[in-house]
Amino acid sequence: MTTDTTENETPAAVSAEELTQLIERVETIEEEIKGAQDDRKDVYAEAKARGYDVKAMRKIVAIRKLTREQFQEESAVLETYLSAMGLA
Amino acid sequence: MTTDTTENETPAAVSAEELTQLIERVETIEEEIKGAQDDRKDVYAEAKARGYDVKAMRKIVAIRKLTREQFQEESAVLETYLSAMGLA
Amino acid sequence: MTTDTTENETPAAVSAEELTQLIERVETIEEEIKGAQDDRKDVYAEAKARGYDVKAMRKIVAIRKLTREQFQEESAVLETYLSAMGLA
Amino acid sequence: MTTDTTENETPAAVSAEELTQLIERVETIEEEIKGAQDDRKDVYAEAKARGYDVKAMRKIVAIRKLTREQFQEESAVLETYLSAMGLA
DNA sequence: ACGTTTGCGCTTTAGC
DNA sequence: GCTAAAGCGCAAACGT
Repeated sequence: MTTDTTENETPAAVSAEELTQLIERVETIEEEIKGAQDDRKDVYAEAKARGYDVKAMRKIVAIRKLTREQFQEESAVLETYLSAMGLA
Repeated sequence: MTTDTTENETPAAVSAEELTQLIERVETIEEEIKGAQDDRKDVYAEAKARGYDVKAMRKIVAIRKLTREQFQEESAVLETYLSAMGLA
Repeated sequence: MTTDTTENETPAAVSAEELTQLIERVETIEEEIKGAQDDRKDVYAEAKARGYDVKAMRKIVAIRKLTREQFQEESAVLETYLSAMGLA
Repeated sequence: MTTDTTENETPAAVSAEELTQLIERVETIEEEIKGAQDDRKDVYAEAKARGYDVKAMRKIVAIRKLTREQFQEESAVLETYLSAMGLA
């Protein structure tokens, strides 16, 4: 009986082909990450060229992120309450 | 004329609208990054579920990354040499 | 009893003397670091004075460093494999 | 009779042997740096084991460093004055 | 002197 | 829960 979180497990049937596929998927994703990071860099560079204070902008982004997380915190509490009341 | 890398500069004319646009672009990009990081996590979870050794996989990814970086550096040093020889 | 990783813990018995000793040890080490960084700078300056291309040199150092890191990773992945095979 | 800090320049007489020497000197220095960084890490680990707040310690080190730099600033100004007065 | 590039430390997150 | 690593921002260093 598998109380497995993900899928089913087929331990030692290690296929070199399948492994390669998985690794390449990871690498593709990491390229995406790198690309997006560069995009962000470009946006900041553009902002700077337009005369904005990049350092201040970074702070704004950080603050808004914290704010969003706070709301999430709140809704998590809400969910807990709803769940405790059998209304989840 | 200032050697400007990007575009033209309009320092203190800070438009709240424009600033908001820029910030939101950054935030959208950061969502992409977060999403891609989650995707990577999922791939590793899937690999684990199929019986692969995740720790080893991570190391393989790291090795291949180092290899790529090394090629990058080698190309760069070659360029440097060519440039130094006036063959740029 | 707290699951302590290192040694024994004596939290709030902060001795100003002991603290000072520790801080000074850190500072001494940081002086060493600074000194070594300056030495490196001097070597590059000397190389430049002798007509070598410093930029290229830096890249060569970087490449060799990546190579060493790659060996490290390769050894690590090998260990992982051996360990997985019960041959650790 | 050269009171030259760096020596004299012999541009294109690039010797592979000499270049290797220089690069190895850099690498030796970088090992020293790495070693010292590890030492510092150890001191902080030791401090933590004795119940000190590492984060706070780092701040203290940073503050003391800034203070020292300020004094250096001052003595630099002093030197400038002395120099201006022909007393250097 | 300036802008760009590289290194350093902090913080946060992921893995064990 | 603690340790280790990645991502991020800051600051110094370098070349232009």
